Amino acid sequence: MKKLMAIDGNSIINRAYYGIRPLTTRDGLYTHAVFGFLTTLLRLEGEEKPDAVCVTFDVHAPTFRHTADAAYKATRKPMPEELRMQMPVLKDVLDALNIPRYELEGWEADDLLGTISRRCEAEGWECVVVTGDKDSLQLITDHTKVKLASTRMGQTTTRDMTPETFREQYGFDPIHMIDLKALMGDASDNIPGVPGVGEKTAMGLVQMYGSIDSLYGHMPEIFTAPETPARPSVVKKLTEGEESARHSHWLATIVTDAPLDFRPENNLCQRPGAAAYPLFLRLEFTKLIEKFGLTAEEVPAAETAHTELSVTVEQVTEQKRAEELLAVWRQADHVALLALPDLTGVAVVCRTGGDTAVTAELFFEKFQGDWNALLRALFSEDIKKVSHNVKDLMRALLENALPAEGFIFDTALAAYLLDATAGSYDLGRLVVSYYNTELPKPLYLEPDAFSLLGDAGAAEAAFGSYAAAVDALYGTLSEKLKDQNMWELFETAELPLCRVLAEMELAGCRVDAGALAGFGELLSARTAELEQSIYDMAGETFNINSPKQLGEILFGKLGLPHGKKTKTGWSTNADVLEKLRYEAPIVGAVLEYRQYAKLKSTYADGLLKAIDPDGRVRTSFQMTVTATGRLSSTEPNLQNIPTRTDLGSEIRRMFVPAEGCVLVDADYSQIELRLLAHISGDEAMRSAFTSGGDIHTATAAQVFHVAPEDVTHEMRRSAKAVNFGIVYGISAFSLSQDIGVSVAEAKAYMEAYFATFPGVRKYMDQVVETAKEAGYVETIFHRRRDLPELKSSNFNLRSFGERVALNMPIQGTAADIMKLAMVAVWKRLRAEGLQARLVLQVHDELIVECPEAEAEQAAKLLEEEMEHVVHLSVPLTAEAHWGRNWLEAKG
DNA sequence: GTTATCACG
DNA sequence: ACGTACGTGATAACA
Repeated sequence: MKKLMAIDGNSIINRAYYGIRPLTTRDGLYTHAVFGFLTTLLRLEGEEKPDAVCVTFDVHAPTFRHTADAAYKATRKPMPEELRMQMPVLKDVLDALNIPRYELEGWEADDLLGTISRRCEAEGWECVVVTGDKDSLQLITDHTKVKLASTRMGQTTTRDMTPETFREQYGFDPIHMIDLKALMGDASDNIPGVPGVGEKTAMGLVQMYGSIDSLYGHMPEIFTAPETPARPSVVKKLTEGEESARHSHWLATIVTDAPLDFRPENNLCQRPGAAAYPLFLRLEFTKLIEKFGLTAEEVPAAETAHTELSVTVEQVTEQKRAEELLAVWRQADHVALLALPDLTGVAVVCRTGGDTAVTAELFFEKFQGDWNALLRALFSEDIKKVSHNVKDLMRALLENALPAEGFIFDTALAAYLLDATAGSYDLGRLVVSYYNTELPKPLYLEPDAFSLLGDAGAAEAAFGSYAAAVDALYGTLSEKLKDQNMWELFETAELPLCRVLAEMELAGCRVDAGALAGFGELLSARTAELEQSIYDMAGETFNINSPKQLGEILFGKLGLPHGKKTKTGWSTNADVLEKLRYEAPIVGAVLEYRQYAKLKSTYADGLLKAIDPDGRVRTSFQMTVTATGRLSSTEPNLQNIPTRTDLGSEIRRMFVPAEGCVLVDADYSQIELRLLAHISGDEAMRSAFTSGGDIHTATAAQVFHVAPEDVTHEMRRSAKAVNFGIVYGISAFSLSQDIGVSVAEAKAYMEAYFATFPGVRKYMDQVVETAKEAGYVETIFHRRRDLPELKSSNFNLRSFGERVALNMPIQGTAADIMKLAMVAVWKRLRAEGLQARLVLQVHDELIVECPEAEAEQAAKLLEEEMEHVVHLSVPLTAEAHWGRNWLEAKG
């Protein structure tokens, strides 16, 4: 039996719209609803494997089927603008994919689906109706099933409703959905039902009598039926409401014979049309291109090439020719360059007047000359180079004792500044999103070969084209950076930071492997003991690391009160367990076990695995990851080494300097709060900083109207929590959770806070308002974060956008300042001829390794540069200490 | 590959 | 009435 899948277009795109966070293309077209629809479509096709697919749409016209009800559907909210603009896009996409769509003026999607399903049945087809609308359940028959979509946690899931599953859930046949609605009514569809009869009563009646015909036929017996849901009052309502019930029945019945030109065999699945590929490119649905099996061959050439990215490639093998080229490159304004990660190949594009680009490819294996000398010349100051992921290239160069000078642009960094939330900046993606075209597909795949391109699967054949793309992007992106006021940030912070970070990564940080291994042993011994005692208390063995199994033991077997939360079960996180600590001794043991297990697996074992043969650990600092402008650290992450507990801090004792050296650690004091004071301009908060002293105590004194010396621990703790909360975009609920008071009390704290610092509240209101107008927020150095969420009609998403709007300028400005400080420190360490070198950055903290004799000078230098890199209306303070390990150096 | 948890600022 | 703080990355379990 052949199968047709009919999708309720309006219903499914609606779910996609509300379920997915907003996405726009580079030119500002919202696309997330269409994207979500297509993802769902793919999944459904995979599940059902239908022979034919079609989609229906509502067309709301002035005249409706139910003209008698003037207000029909009037209660429904209008479609949000960001969704409305996606409807024509979806229709274009469906047309391009050769998926038929049906709409008929004045007919609801339900009616079309009803008509389609009955036609299918009439022609011996099976039909699958996909919708989120429960009304359609009345269509279920032996040959028609409904896949009912629901959105949970941002995921659209569907449940198959067949006659059997329906009966199981409702206790009557699908067709009686109509009768149910006839009795209970439906406000959103303006179906009156029987006044006074609600869901409960209606369900009972339908389960007992089926249709309303049968119900009214049995009216006399209703009093006497033993288990009747009809109390006397209900019988009265039913009698009086009979006319309304019959009218409602008519209203609730989905039409199955709409005048629709439809035959199932006209909807057979077909290959996507030629228009699909360019359309998907324009919508930036790169991932979906593959999943829908679209290929470039289907694109008429004229539609893609907006920018000439094809180049003439010259393979350079002779020393003499290389020298000629080097001379040309020195004269050029700039060259665009890519290098293989191991520096055994480079591609260099140079435009010498006009549009003619000459791309040279040079490979170590084929080069008849001094390869090292070539690289030294190429990477010296006098050839101005544009590349992609400059920091990684610099690290490779420095590793090989080569120069790493003359870099004037980084296309990855620029693309990141222009859209910090894009997620990925590999060249292929940038070319798609900026030029609506694709780079040549690699001819063979070699893992890691092109990691410098941010794209693991590229190939020699594509090398030249990738370099040409870098050249083209340089023009496009540098213009945009200037337009958006970010050129200075790029030139003074991001680009010079590449060199600083490359050196830091290369330097790494010495770790005492012996001591770390010893600490690991201690941790294993302790976890083993705890494991045994947990098994004893549980009365069985299980995997303590499995939240699922742990939950079963604690909340199932031992019957502890399950706190709350979850997605897949009961939460067993530290917050929940902490509250249960005194309910059963096993809880404390589990908490302790977790602490040890974490230290062991992530830090002791994890760090040991990452130690290089020379005893040092080398992280990678990521410059294009965070939405706020911070760095991140990976493999290993050295920005989350424990510090909050005594036991965890022990890990820091294992970070040690080279022989004869010390570690100097300098951190900004309260940089984010100082920035809040500066940015908001709140006088009271500014004076709290200018007068010195502890800021949380000062805040508490002001908020609670007491002298600073009368501030209690409790008052300071609350003030601190509010201070932090403000920076994150607080709510009274979360604050109450955090400091363990009632929501009302938390609210009172916040009110007192805002009364004390009226400028802060003003800032909070104003930044959100400005962001809504502009569609983005920015730091004082103009680093930008786009915020499409602010325009969302989804409450949660919009609220999230508002919190981000509050937080990003503060966190982001702190990040900008630290980046500028790092560049300044690096320059001054060089200028003063010190051996001291930067080794780590942890957001508001810098760590330098230097000979003991330089410690004092380095500490002073760090403090000075960090404090004076920028001048604000509040002082910035940094404090440096040094010691024989990281823990000691924290001071 | 996703989820839960927990480490950091 | 909503659901509940911003920004990260690593690990182990489980599908």
